[in-house]
Amino acid sequence: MRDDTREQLLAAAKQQFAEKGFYGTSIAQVAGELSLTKQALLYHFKRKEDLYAEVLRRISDRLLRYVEGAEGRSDEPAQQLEDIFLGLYAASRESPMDTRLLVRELLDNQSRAEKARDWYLLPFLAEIVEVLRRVPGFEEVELPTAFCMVYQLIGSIEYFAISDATLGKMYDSDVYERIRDDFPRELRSQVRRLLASRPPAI
Amino acid sequence: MRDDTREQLLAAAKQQFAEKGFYGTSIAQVAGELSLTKQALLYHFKRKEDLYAEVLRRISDRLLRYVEGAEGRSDEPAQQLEDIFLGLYAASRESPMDTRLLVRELLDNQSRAEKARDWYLLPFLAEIVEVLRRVPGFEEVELPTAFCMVYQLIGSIEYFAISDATLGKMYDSDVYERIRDDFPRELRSQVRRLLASRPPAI
DNA sequence: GAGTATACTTACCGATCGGTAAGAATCAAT
DNA sequence: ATTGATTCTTACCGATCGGTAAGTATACTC
Repeated sequence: MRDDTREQLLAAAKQQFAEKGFYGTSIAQVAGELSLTKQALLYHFKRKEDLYAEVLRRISDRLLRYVEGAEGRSDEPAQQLEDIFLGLYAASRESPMDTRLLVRELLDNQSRAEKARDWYLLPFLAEIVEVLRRVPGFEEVELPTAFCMVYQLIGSIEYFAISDATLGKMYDSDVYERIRDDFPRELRSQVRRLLASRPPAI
Repeated sequence: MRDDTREQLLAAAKQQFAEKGFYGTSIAQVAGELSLTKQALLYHFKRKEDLYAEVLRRISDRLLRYVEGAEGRSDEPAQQLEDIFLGLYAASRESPMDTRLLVRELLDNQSRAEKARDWYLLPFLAEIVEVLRRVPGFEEVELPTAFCMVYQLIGSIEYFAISDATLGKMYDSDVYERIRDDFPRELRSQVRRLLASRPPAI
């Protein structure tokens, strides 16, 4: 059962890292979740950093594969974009811990290590920007501008995702349910307004 | 010079909390920045939590005062909204540490303390939502929907703000400068597209 | 059935954490 | 000159941190 324990450790670590961050997470606690000692964990992952890196790598892999999959679902770049963003929202709701972790990494990576790890979202982002620039009317949009358009949408999604718990506590549950229902609809509107802002020259 | 040391401690603490989070920050290190021992810090702030709370309180105060100020600069709600969001972006560029800290709090507050502190952004958010609902054509928009509209814009701004350091490392400085220049322009476009989506019934 | 990885455990390390207690330096008011 | 805050210091506490070293139980191989 070599991989079994490893997988469980990774799952527990993801939860902890997402909830309390790299510094706030102790490997002893992670191992404790499986009723193991921290040395058992250190057997599978030599250092805390290694564990963290592996957790992160898996998430970013999954994200990239996801976007590539969304691209295949339609031929129209405009439709692809809508799929990507809506799907991204769905994914963030499905596994909110992933989003929390990625945002934490965005905040931490500069201070925790100077090793300037290549950023998990870079290929992911570049891919989406390219899709946008295939939309009729957007072919000539310059790269920094296209980047901003995409990044604003990503920001909307990720920020809402990490706000979930807090918003849930702040508003009555019925109000918050309405908010959660409205969000994807408003997100779709935002995407469509953007795409409609440059009418394709036919 | 009672307040002097206190202020300096708060400034140093803000920096550290923003960079490394609550857990990653040690009070000894904060005090060390002023060449003091941690007990000097503990004299001014009985507990680490108190220091953190005070830092947070000041930032959220400043934010709320800022929005109220932006409202006064115009009579047109549509113009007020644009001022608020563009100003929010400017503020996040001016003191990026504040934004980082607030996002960290968004991620941490549920796990670090169950005491469900009243959320710093709530009055701030409510204020902006009300401004939106004063815009001609938006008076009848239901609250959850208006909330989503506002929150998407806030998310765009804050997420970009915390990405600053990472993006700066990922892209060549000239590319990134163009991105930074384009962002507020695209942000304004986003606001205007939103406001134009419900033409006022005249 | 002896040898050998595998997957753990106990024992221990130095460093650092937040926090308490008690004392010392500074300064103002009496 | 004495008292009494104010503002720090040194000394110390128990707990926990990530990590090393060495031993052990299990299970598979030859």
